[in-house]
Amino acid sequence: MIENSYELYQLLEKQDLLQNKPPMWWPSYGSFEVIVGAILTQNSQWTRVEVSLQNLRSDNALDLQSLGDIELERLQELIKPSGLFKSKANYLKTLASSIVNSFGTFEEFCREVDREWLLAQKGIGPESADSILCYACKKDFMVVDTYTGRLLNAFGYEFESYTDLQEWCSKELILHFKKEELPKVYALFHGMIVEFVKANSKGKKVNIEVLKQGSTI
DNA sequence: GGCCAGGTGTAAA
DNA sequence: TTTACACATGGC
Repeated sequence: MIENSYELYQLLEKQDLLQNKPPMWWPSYGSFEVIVGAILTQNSQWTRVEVSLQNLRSDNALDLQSLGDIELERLQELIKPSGLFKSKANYLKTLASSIVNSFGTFEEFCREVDREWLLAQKGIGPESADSILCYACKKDFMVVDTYTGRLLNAFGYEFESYTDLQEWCSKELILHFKKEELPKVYALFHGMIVEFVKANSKGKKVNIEVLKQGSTI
């Protein structure tokens, strides 16, 4: 059906899935807000995250320094709309302080941080780490998620782990794009996958008929 | 009313 | 080292 991730990328491109989205799909690409969004969106809907982000913005708490200094109870209140708010408040506050302590500024964080450092932080697993590296730091890390797994399941693929799925997604793209193009390519690829699955699913079942029609096979 | 959402940490088996 | 469960709000 599809042989590799490059084919999938090309099929998705034809669907024009990102027409009304921000340039790199994730809102506020390249900013500190992406880090906050990456935590808040865990097992939660993005529409709910937007409410929390707006609350934080109204309270002038949506920046590295403020988030490190904010009172925990107030932070919990502000992010309540996204659910799991007690855990996420802890994660966010601790993470903000750690970034200040280890890197000083968000800009320095983006230059110096690596995946291992992120994974060592509470509340950051592989997907959040890659989201931050990809969409906040603009680095060449491919983000995969449950949507990605579901889409490929619909094509008959099964993956053992996050890492396996991620490798399948990035492997072929590396061969077709220049190194300096990859941050953008990964960012758009993940975004297109999410938007496609959202638009073509009933429950957990993904309908890939539209993509098959676009295929030359 | 039950299932699901742009996951992760922790504690049993 | 796997598996099961908690976290929690709100949309559909």
